Amino acid sequence: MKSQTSLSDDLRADAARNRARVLEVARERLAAGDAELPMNTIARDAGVGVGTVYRHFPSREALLESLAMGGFERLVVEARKAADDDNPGAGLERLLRYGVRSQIEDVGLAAVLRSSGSARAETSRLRGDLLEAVGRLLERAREAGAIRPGIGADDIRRLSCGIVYAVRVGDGDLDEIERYADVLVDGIRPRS
Amino acid sequence: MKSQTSLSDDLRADAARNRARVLEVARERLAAGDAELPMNTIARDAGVGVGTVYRHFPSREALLESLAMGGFERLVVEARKAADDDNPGAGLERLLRYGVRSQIEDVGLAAVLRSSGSARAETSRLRGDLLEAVGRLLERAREAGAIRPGIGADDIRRLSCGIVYAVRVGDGDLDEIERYADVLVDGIRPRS
Amino acid sequence: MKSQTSLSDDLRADAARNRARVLEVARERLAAGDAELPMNTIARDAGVGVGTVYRHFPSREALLESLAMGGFERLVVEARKAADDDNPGAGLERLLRYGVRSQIEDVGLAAVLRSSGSARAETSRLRGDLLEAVGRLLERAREAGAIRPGIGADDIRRLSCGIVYAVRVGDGDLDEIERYADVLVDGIRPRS
Amino acid sequence: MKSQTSLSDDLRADAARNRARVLEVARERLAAGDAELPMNTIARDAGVGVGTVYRHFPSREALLESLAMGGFERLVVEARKAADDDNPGAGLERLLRYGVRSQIEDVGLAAVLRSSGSARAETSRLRGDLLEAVGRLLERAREAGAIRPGIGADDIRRLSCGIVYAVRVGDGDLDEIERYADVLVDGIRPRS
DNA sequence: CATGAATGAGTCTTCATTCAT
DNA sequence: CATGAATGAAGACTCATTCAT
Repeated sequence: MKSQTSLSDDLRADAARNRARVLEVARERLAAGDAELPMNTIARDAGVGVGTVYRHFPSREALLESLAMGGFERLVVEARKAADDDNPGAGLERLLRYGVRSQIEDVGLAAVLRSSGSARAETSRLRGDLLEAVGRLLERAREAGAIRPGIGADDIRRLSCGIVYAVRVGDGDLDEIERYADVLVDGIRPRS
Repeated sequence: MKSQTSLSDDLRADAARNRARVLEVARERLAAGDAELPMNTIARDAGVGVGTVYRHFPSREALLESLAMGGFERLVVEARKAADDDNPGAGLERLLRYGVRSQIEDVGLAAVLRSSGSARAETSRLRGDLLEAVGRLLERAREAGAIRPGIGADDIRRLSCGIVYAVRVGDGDLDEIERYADVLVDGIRPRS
Repeated sequence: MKSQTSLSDDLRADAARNRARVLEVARERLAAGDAELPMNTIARDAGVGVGTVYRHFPSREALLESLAMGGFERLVVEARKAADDDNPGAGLERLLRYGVRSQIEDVGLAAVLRSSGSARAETSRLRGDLLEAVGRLLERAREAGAIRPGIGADDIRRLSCGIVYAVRVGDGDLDEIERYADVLVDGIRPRS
Repeated sequence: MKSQTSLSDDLRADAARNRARVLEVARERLAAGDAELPMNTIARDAGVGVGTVYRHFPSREALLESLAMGGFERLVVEARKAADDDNPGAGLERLLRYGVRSQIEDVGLAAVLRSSGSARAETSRLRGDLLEAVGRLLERAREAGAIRPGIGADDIRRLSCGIVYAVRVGDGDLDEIERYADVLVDGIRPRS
C-alpha cells in the first residue's frame, strides 16, 4: 500500500504532471487577481484538454479547494500550535493575524474559508480539524480571560473573513492588513 | 418646473410606474439572494421591455445605486446626527450599529457602500457627504478619546462592510449582527 | 400662394427651426464620418423628440436625401452647364471631376447618388433632371468624338460612384481624388 | 503530423464537416446578397451551435476571410503569372479583368480586398503576396510604356474595387463588367 | 485516460419604430 | 404638432459541461 499524503500520488506520471500544470496555471490566474477561473481557459493555458481538467477537478469549487489545500493545512497547523500555546491569548492573536495575512496572500484559501460547503472530502476534514483546534484554543482563552464569552470557533472564522474583506474592499489599500487585524484582535477581548 | 427631489419626479405617470416596477422587481431578486440582476430577466419580471429598463437605468450599477438611494440618504442623515451628537463616542457607536444593520437589511446599499465608483452623480455626492460627516464625527471622537488615532472615515466604511460580510458569510446566522457589531465597536476603541 | 422652393417653407416657425436643427445635426454626424445616423441620437442631439424627426423625415433615406438636396441641385446645375458648353468634351471632363469631388466632400450626396430608389419625390425629379442633362451632354460628346460609343448617362453615374469608392476604400488617402478622376476621364475616351 | 495546407486539414472528421457547413451557409447568404453574416443565424442555418461557429471563426471578419481564401489564392496566382508574362501590358490587362470578374462572382473576396486589415495571418500574407506581384508587374509595365507613371500596386487594388463597385451599384446590370473593366484598362494607360 | 469539438442557455446591448400623452 | 417612453426583435459573445473520438 502506498502512503496516502494530502496530495494525490498513485497517479500515472503524465496524469500527475497534468494535474500539477492545471493547479499551477490556476494559481497564477488567482494571483493575478482573476478570480473567475474559466475552465476552458485554464485548460488551454495548461496545455491540456478541458476534459482533463474536469477529470481531476469535477467542479470549479473542487479546483479552488485543491488550490487552497496547502494553505489550509498550514493554517490548521498554526491553529493547533496556538491551541497548545502556554499563553492562549497570545496564541489567539497570533492565529488571527496569521489567518488574515494568509487569506490576503492566497485568494483561494479565502474563498474556501468563507464558504460552508466542501466539494472535496479533504476540505471537509480540514474544516473540522480547524474548528476543533480553534474551539480548544477559545476554551483556554476564555478561561484565561483573554476573550469575551459567547464567541465560538465559527465566529472566529466569519470575523476573520470579514476583516479580510475589509482589507480588499473598494480600491482599498492592502497595507491596512495589520491595522484592521488590530481591530479584530482588540474587538474580541472581554469588554472592560 | 416641478421640484427636483432625489427620487424621480417629473416623469410621465406610466413611466414612473414602470420605473417603480423595475425597482421593485430588482429589490425582490436582491432580497431573495440573487445578486446578479440580469437586465433581461428584470425586464420580463417587471413586465416591460428591456429597452425600458435601460432607459431608466443605463447599467446594472445605476440600477443598484438607484435601489440604494433611499437607504443611503438615511445613512447620511444618521451620520450627520452622530457628528452633531454631544457625545461623539455614543454617536459613533450608534452610527456603526445603524450602518451594519441597514446593510444587512438592504443588500443594494451594502453593494453600493462597498464599491468605490459611482454610476450616478447622486451616489457620488452621497458618498462625499457620508465621508465628510463621518470625518467630522471621527475628529470629535478622537478628541474625546473615544477612538484610537489613525482610523479615518474610509476605514470606518471598509470595516463596516467587513462586519456585514462576516454576518453574511457561509450559511451564517443573521442573528449575529449585534454581536459582530460589538467587535467593531470595541475594536476601534483606543488600546488600553 | 407662397413660392415653392426646394426647401419647405409654409411651416410654422418652430417646426421649421426643428427641421433645420435636425438637418444640421445630421450633417455634422455625416461630416464626422459617422454614416449611421441613428434617429434617436440625432433627435437627442438636435434637442427634439424622435417623433419630430420622423414627422419631418419618414425614414433615414428621406433624411439623407434632404441632406443631399443642395449638393444634388448644384450637381444638376453643373450638368446643365456642361451640356450647354461649346466644347462638350471639356464640359464632360469638368462635370466628372466636379461629381467626384462633391461626393467626396458630401457623404450624403454620395449615398443618394449610388442608390437607385428615392424616398422623396424631389429626389426622384432631380435624378431625372440629372440623367436628362448628362444624356444630352453625352450625345454631343459622342458627336464630337470625345467619348467612346455605348456609354450612357447611368454608366457615368455608376462609374463616378465607383471612382469615389476607390478614393475612400481601405485606409486610402483622400488625396488621390484627382489621380483617380484622371483614370475615369481617360478611361471613357474613344479607344485609339 | 499531417501536411498543413491553406485549408483546414488535421481536423476531426465531424469538426471539418461542421466547418464546411458553416462556410457553405455563409457563402450562400453572401451570394444571396446578404452581406451581414449574423453569427447566430449562420449557426442555426448550418445546424450547429453558435459556439461552434465562434470556435472555427473568431469573428465575422475571420469568417469572411476564410470564405475568400480560395479566390484570393487564385488571384495571387494570376498576379504572378501576369508579372512573369512576356508582355507586361497584356498581363496587366488580363489581371485587371480577372480581378474584377472574380470579385463580382465572389462577394467575400470583394469584401476582403477592399478592407485593409486582416483577421487571419493567412490573409495578411496573401495581401502582401498580391501587392508584391502587382508591384513587380507594374514596374515592368511602366518600362514597357504600358501604364502611366505614378500608379502603384495599391492604386490598382483600390481602382479595381471601385470598378467592381460601379458594376454593383444601384440596381445596376452585372453585364457591364467587361465594359467597365475597359474603362479601367484604358484609364491607366499613359496619357497621349 | 486525454482530448477538444460541440452545445446552447444566458447576458448584454442597440435601435427603428410606434403611440399615448 | 411635439414629445419621448416603450417596445422587442436582433445580434454579439461567453462559458460550463458533455461526450464522441
